[in-house]
Amino acid sequence: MTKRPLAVSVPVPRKTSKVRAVAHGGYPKGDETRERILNVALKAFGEASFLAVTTRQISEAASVSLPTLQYYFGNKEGLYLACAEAIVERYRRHTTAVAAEAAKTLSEDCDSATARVHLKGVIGALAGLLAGSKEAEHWAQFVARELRDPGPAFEILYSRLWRPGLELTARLIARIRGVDESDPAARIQALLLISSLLAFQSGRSISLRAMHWSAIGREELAMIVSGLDAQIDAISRHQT
Amino acid sequence: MTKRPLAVSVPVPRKTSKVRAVAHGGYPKGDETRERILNVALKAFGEASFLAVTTRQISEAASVSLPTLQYYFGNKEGLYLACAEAIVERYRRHTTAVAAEAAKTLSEDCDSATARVHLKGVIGALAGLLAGSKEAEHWAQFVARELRDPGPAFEILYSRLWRPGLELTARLIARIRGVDESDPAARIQALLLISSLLAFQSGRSISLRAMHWSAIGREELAMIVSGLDAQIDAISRHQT
DNA sequence: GTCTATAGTCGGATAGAC
DNA sequence: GTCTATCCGACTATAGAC
Repeated sequence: MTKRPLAVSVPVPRKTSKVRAVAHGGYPKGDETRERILNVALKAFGEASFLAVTTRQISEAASVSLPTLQYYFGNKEGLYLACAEAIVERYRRHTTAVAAEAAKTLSEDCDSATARVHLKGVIGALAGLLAGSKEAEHWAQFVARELRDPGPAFEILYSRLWRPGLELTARLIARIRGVDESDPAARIQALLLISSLLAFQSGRSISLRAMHWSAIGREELAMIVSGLDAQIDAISRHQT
Repeated sequence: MTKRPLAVSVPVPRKTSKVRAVAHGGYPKGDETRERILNVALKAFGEASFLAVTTRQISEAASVSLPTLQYYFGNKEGLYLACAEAIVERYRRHTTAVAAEAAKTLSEDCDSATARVHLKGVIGALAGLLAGSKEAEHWAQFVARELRDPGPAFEILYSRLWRPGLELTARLIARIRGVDESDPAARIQALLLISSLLAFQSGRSISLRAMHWSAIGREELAMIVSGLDAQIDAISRHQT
């Protein structure tokens, strides 16, 4: 904690003082404030774009003044980047288990059927995660928006979230189809598959409207996953 | 032409004068200017969001002054809406043929295989259109952005572009699977399919990067369509 | 129809006290 | 660490001349 030096080179917060004010529990006092601002920002930037969200909104919602925000994050962009980092971190925390298992299976040479099971597992886990919490929805929106209209956080999200995820998916698909990992068709399938999944995440509101759903509950999720599974099953049968 | 009364109720241009200045060819003089502004705006709003694009940029790129822009479109939002209308219109012009044919086939009761052929036709045509011209790319970006983060033009694009397209797709899929048109699973499949297609349109830049492509040419398009066809083939086999 | 000039607003960032 | 007060730039929109 309290490692405020962002991975940016521009306008970093001032105080580099090692000594921090300490509150009751023995943890640095400011960390609670910082955390609060960050969470508010994650929600705000999830719901609207970098431009649409104002620092005033965030500071108000976090019950701090504007300069406080600057104190912790340097400027608006710094805050935005911090959000991206946080999202990467939290995603990882939720997916490492399944991803690691899938990757391990890949390193041993498993057969097509096993790979398919793992792919379904990964996609299912992702769908569940994204459909699960309100926060995860914000993350998904943030990521989708940033990847579509590249902004300050593009590189972080692309290289540490999107590319690894796509890579893993592509490798699994290649294994399923029994082709080399570099096979372009496998990568295309991976893109199409992940893109499908995102229909109900980043494009949630429009999908809900189209389905006449009010929310994505257990039943709805099951139907979506079923559709995705069908796509995965199709992969093994499709030969260029 | 020259029907400037936008489908909006708010800040419509002033001059309601029936008499228009007439230039050499016998057409109203202002229409050329209006068209020029509109095309510049379509490009600009395709590349960046409503907020990110400034009226200054547009007026400058169109070689007119700011008030001219207001003269024709009332305000920034009016211009944005005019863009949305134009996009709907141009899309329609490019897709009516295939869509009408598919719809006609649907009204007669065709069999599953015929419906599948038509679905492939529709998706293929759409993919071709979107991959084809630079302009179509701008349209796709505009639409995708507006549907994801609903703004002033949401209703226009949703009701006149997205919903009809989804509806047609869902009906074709229902026919392929031999289920009722209201079947939710068919609608989900439709959403997943269209979402996949959009991976290479609204998400073009990121897809290109992932595929190590520099552009989507004939060869690349063929691979994408092949992948989409595989998904369509999967639909008929998938039974809930 | 198109322009120049300007009004009015808002948002990000800073100065400096406590 | 957190605040109040303020600056300054950028943007949309209007007034009014030609």
